[in-house]
Amino acid sequence: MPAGPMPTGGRPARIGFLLSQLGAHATELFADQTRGLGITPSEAGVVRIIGRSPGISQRELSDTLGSVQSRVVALIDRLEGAGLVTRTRSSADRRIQELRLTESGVSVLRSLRYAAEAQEAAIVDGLTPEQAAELFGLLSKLSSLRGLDAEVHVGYRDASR
Amino acid sequence: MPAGPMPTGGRPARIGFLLSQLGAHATELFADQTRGLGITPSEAGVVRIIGRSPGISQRELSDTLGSVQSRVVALIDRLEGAGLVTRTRSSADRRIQELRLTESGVSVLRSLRYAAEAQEAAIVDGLTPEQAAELFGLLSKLSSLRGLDAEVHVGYRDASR
DNA sequence: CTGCATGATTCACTAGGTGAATAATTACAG
DNA sequence: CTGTAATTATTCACCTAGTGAATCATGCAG
Repeated sequence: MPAGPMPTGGRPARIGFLLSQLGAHATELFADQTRGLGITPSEAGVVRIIGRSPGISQRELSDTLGSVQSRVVALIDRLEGAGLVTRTRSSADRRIQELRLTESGVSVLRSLRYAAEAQEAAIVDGLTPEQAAELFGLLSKLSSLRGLDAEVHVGYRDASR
Repeated sequence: MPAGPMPTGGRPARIGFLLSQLGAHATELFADQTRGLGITPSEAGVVRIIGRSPGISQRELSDTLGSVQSRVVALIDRLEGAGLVTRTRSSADRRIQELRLTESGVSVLRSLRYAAEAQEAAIVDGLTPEQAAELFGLLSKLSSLRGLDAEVHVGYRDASR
């Protein structure tokens, strides 16, 4: 790992800068989409996870999100109140709340796919298909290099302690 | 602007996803760097702006940041308390507080350049110089397409209302 | 001088998130 | 079987960052 005073080969140090800016922009675009569905991006992530793993416990969900259990309680309180998610005590282990999407939840999940496509279209608008493919390849490589292949769309976890 | 059910040419809709993730990652890396200097990324942005425009007023700063004046008061309170910034009433217009970096502030600003380079090195680590240059070109293009060429490193503004 | 505009500040409030303590339940050693 | 430890969900106090309204001092046009 290079560590000298100019490790970026003479190029100004701006990829990180651009990634921060464009990442925030992409997050905002996605938030615009989810706002129309009455949920936040974090809640959208929760809906997707529950849709993929019906019956998941809050504990498992907090692990998947990289969040803490108390945060999950608040998220599920909100989604349950909005009628998108149900809590059911597991009959096998009564400590566990099994999480499932309601019919409305499934409907929102479907809408989220269109939201993601609208976001994608807005983001690559102005790039040629070849440029978009090239960008996708480079970002994928960076993502796998950093071990960020997770499914979660929420903020990058930990690191602030 | 395409709006059909599959506007991304058969590629899964993930550039937005990757940008969000990698952007959050880049932001965290930069936060790691500034944390060592005892400031937040927002405060680092303020230090850079004041360093570039000594004597700037809080009002001008809030415009540059895209923030509100009351937020700037809190930021400057913090930086003044940390001994990095001074407030001086303008003799020409006594409503105005002229902001300047102290000696420590200048020193922190210098350190921020190294922090940005360390962040950059960490981010492109694993890419060839050619790949990094290609990525830089594509991100720059996206950034200019979206009109994001601003100097500010803080979060993408507005859009949440 | 009067009245309005502007810069800074304070204040109450919100959103999102963290960590400790607690209650209910289950697992398990002896 | 019994008591002790671990696990799940929940509540609570707290924190940080940020917003918008109200206030105060100052400048400026007429």
